[in-house]
Amino acid sequence: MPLEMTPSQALGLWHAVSLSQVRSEAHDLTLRQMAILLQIYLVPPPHTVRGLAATLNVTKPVITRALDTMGAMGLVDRVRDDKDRRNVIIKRTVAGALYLEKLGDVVIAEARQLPY
Amino acid sequence: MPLEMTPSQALGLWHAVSLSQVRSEAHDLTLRQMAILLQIYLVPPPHTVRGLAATLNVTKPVITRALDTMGAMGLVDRVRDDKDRRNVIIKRTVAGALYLEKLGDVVIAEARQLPY
DNA sequence: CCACAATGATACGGAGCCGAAACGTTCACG
DNA sequence: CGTGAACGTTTCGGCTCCGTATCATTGTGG
Repeated sequence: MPLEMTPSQALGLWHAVSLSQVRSEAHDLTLRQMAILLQIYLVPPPHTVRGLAATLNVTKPVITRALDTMGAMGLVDRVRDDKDRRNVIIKRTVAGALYLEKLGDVVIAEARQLPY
Repeated sequence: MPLEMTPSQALGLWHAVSLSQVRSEAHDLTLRQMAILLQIYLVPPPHTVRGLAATLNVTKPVITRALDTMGAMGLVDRVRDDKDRRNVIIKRTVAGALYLEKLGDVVIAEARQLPY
């Protein structure tokens, strides 16, 4: 069965999680970076710069730069495609999976504490 | 009864909403700005710069600048407190309420479309 | 072969946000 | 009064991100 929420619950959840992120995180990701990261980890591979740019409706440099930043954080990895060496395949990392796992935990915890 | 979610649902929801925000919104708010806006609209007034800074665990200039930006968008308003003219009371606006109402709709819609 | 398309990365100027520090105004109180 | 504290704002230099345009590399088709 689908997940049903009231408007109060929806905004309350967004509020609680955003607040938690702002309070705790020193280096928080941009909304775009977060969307890219979630896309990489929740949608079946392969992921390419071009594909992500099309999916998110942004330009390619946005993806390249986001991958630079998140790559430096160890959240994602890049590998050249040997079948077509123009492509770059974006790979998941343990650190990235752990990062999103923690995010999921926060969402679940805040949802549970929501007033009815 | 509290809102119960699986890890897959939690991340899937965050993914869907983030994606929706990135795709649609030309001028998207920072995570901090979003947290401030939600705090203003979901927590009973009055709201002050100092109070918001303490709640979000950020410095005062962060709040001032966020209010500048969101004020220019019409999402919030500022009024001097006549009881203590050092204070600035942050006021809600119709545009701000509408903005968050739409956000809530997106969250609810995406939650309903989530795979089980 | 060779011109052309496709892919991702880079250069560049511009804009926004950041933290730390200093500032102007307003209040409290001796 | 007048000294100091409280509050919000502004200033400053620095960093990151942005969009456009351009680039190097690699594949494709005549």
